[in-house]
Amino acid sequence: MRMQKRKAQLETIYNLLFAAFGPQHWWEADSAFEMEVGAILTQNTTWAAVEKSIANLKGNLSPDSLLALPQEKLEEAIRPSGYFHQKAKYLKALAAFCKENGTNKADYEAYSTEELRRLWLAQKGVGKETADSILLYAMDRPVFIVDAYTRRVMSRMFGEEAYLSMDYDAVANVFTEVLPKDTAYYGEYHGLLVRLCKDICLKKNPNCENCPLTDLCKAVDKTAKKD
DNA sequence: CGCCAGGGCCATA
DNA sequence: TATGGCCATGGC
Repeated sequence: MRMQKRKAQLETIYNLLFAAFGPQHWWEADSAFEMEVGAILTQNTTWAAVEKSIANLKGNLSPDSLLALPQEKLEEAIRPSGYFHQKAKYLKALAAFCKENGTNKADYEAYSTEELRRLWLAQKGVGKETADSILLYAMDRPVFIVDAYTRRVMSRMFGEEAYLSMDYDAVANVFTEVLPKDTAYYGEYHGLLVRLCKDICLKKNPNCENCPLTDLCKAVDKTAKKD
């Protein structure tokens, strides 16, 4: 069956990446709120820049502290991660939202994953990737994060440029339809895909020649031919 | 100097 | 629903 084949392919990719890179300890933060703040700050920005902003915010990483912080001070703190006017507003909104509804996963146990995703998506500055990052890493929900790296690797692995422009949820479904809904597995998978791109597949061109991913792609192809 | 990074909002058609 | 302009700093 086609689903079985895809499942085998995706598991092969995971296994090879894990064997090559090991656990990625992706997104370790001191608190859920810090993680949520980071999810906003990292939009279209490098993580190194986000770390500077987070460091500047240390001591104010709670909803109350952030709300009490003057807008100018907040903007100055997050300046390194770009779009600081927008993101400062988003962070204020985030702080207000968390003050009202809670910060930790325990505060949201009454919601189904679908309900919780809609709730976060309704917040200003929270799109699908940001929402899923929060759901997966802060709320412990089994959603699959689709970012530029995910699309790039999928395009490279399966030779379909469609992954670069495909609807977000459609890409996520490629994974979640066949893989067990396992939060830790999804989190590790995402971390491995990013690691792969950062370490090796730095070129945006999904058809790059002499790509070190060639061996990995062959292994996936071999798995595909088994049935 | 130009490109781009762990996106999302909003206006427009 | 699908593009396009816009946001902004920092690393290379």
